Amino acid sequence: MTTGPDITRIAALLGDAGRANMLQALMGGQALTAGELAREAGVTPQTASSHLAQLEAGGLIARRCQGRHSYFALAGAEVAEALEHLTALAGRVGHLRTRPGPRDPEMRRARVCYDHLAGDAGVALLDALLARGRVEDRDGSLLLTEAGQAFARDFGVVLEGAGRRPLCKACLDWSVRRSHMAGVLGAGLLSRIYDLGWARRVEKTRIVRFTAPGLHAFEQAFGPVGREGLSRSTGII
Amino acid sequence: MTTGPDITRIAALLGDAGRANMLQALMGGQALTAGELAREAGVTPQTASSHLAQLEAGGLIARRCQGRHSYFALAGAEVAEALEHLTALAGRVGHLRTRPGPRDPEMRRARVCYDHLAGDAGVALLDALLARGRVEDRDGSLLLTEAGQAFARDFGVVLEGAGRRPLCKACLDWSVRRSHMAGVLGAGLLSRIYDLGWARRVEKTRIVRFTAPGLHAFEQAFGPVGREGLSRSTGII
DNA sequence: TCGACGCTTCGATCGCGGACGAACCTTGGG
DNA sequence: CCCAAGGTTCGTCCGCGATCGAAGCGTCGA
Repeated sequence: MTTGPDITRIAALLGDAGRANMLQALMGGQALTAGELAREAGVTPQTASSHLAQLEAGGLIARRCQGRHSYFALAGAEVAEALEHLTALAGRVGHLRTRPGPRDPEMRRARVCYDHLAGDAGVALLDALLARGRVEDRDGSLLLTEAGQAFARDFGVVLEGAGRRPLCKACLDWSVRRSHMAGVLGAGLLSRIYDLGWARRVEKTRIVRFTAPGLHAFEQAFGPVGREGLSRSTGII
Repeated sequence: MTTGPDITRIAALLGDAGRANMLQALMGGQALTAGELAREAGVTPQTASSHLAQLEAGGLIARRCQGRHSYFALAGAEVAEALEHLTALAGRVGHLRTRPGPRDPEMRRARVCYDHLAGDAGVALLDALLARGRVEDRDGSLLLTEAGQAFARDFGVVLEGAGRRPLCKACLDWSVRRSHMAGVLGAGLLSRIYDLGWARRVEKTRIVRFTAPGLHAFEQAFGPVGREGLSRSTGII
């Protein structure tokens, strides 16, 4: 009789081609939606949903619901490491990743996500707020600091009368695959960006188009758009 | 879209309880007969024969026929290492066996990992080698120093004729969740520990039981067993 | 030479789980 | 308010593989 942890559950999870393909796709580190993973595995959404539920129950992946999307990511670095190890044992190398995302570069750059800014600009926004201590990451949930409250007031964002809606909320960006700022603060900031004339919505689309001086002012206030953000070191996906 | 290595095949092999038990039994490093493995897995000889044929075809075990017996052993150290790694992941995500068993504490203290020492003692061994400069950590891979070569020679470990197998290798310990010493040096050290009478294998298990003077000598040579190791300050997990 | 033993092969059974169609729920956008 | 789309649940089908009985094959000991 052997002792120690039971590898059969995990191995059985990895032993199905569909699930293995999904995990390989997640090896890139990006969070992917259920639909994308279904396409990656070559199965229907129903089947993928079943597989993903099993992987989540098995502790190999983490789910994050975002609107009508379910984003999935590997549960941690140990999982990726073990996958690499198994891959090495299998004797071959090379993994394939999907590179999903909007085809429209403008959409990637800056768009509206319900009522707040998304895309490169939205991610840069949250990066800057985190880097300057206006928002803190408390175990995955965002917290508005006193400095952040002062900043919001100066910027012209009204935070009062929010009701039950959270002030700060991390929203997973579907093009950058990292978090941007949602919640009351996110909505208020975008509203002010409109008001200041930095940017405006493109009709019939979700695209947010910055004016040249507006983009300059935005980058002065928050940071460069479309680069490797500062929040890489934070726990925020 | 799956062009990568076939981890599915190997994982599926590990995903069956019978086969997994057989492999765990083989983690002791000794070759076992088909009948012994059948008893270990709790299946009939016919079923075991089928499983063993699959494991052999999958390259995880090697068969050696002697008379009317078929002896099986793990195909190599890398198989044992991958198994240990998977076990560590299983322990991390909480897939514990339903019955821990009374031998569990002894297994955690000192056991065999294929051909080298694992558990508290194995981790302490690597800690001591690192602390005394006999082994160095070069970006996660271990390097035997000249002082280490001298030490190995004095201790009676033969390092020559190793073939392609690495001299030093870090192997993730599933019970301590830190690395212990594998590779030619790890195997040679355990061999010498046996020869010196410091410890011996408990029959039919992976447990390594130290004698009282043997444990004292080991701790003199390498460091205390079962405490916070010395390598906390090093990069090795 | 014979029987016992160890292992393997063959054949049949059967249960688990992967697959998908259909329906349902929620969300986002107009 | 309505519609479209993403995701999940439910129910069903079906194929793979684990399992074991029975038989076959080689080896060992008397």
